[in-house]
Amino acid sequence: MTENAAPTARRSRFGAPLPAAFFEPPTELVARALLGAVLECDTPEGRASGRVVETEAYLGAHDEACHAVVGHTPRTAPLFGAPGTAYVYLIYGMHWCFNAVTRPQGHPSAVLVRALEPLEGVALMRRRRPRARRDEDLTNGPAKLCAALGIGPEHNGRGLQRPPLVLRAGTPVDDAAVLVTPRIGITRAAELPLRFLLRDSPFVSRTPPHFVRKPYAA
DNA sequence: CATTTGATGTTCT
DNA sequence: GAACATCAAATGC
Repeated sequence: MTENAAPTARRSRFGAPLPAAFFEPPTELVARALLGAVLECDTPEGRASGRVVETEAYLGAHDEACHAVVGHTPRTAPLFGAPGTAYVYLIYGMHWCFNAVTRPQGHPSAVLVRALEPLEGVALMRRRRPRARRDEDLTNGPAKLCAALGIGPEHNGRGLQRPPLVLRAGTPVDDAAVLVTPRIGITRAAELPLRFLLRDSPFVSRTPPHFVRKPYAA
C-alpha cells in the first residue's frame, strides 16, 4: 500500500511543491514567479485547486502597506517565519485572505494571491460559493479564492510544501503575458507597481479604470 | 459600463 | 473610535 493511502495524501496531477528556497528572493520577484503556479487545498470535502493568475507583493517592515509595519505581534507572527509558509488573515471581519511568506526567516514579507483559474474541484467551489453566477467569479479575488478552496485560519502558519495546502510548480508564464499595476484596495504606498497579473486571463480581479497598467519588464 | 453602500469583527491608535 | 490587502447588491449612466 504505497499509493492512494489516504484521500489527503492523494498525488497531484501538477508539478512538485515549490521548495522553501523558491520564496527567498526579493518579494516582487517571487510574486512574478508565482504566476502560473498551482495552489491546491485538500479538505474532508475534497480537493480544490487553481492556477495563480494574479499576485501582489508586500515588501516588509518598511512597506507602509504591509501588515508587518506594526512589528512582531500575534497577528503578524507568521510573516516573520520561514519562507514558504502560509499567512492567512481576516479582513473586514468576514473574509480570509491567503499569502505565501517570502524572504529569509525574520524578514516579514509576503505575496498575496489575488486570483486563480479554477483547475480541480469546480463543483466543490460552486457549493462553497453559491452566489457566484459564472465560473469566472469563483476565484477572481483574494477572499473569493480562499472561500472556494476552503482556506481558513487552520492553515495560518503552516508550511506550503505538503498537504493540506500546497503551492506547486506550474506552467511557465512568458514576460509578454504579464501586466503590472498598483496594488488594489490599499491607502498607504498605493502608487507602487507591485500587482502582477496575466494580461489575457478572464479569471483576474477587476482593475480600477484609472490604474496604470504597464507591461512587465524583467 | 462605473460608482456607491452595507455587512461584519479584529487590530491598532 | 477608526481603519481595514473585500464582496455582493443596488443605483446611475
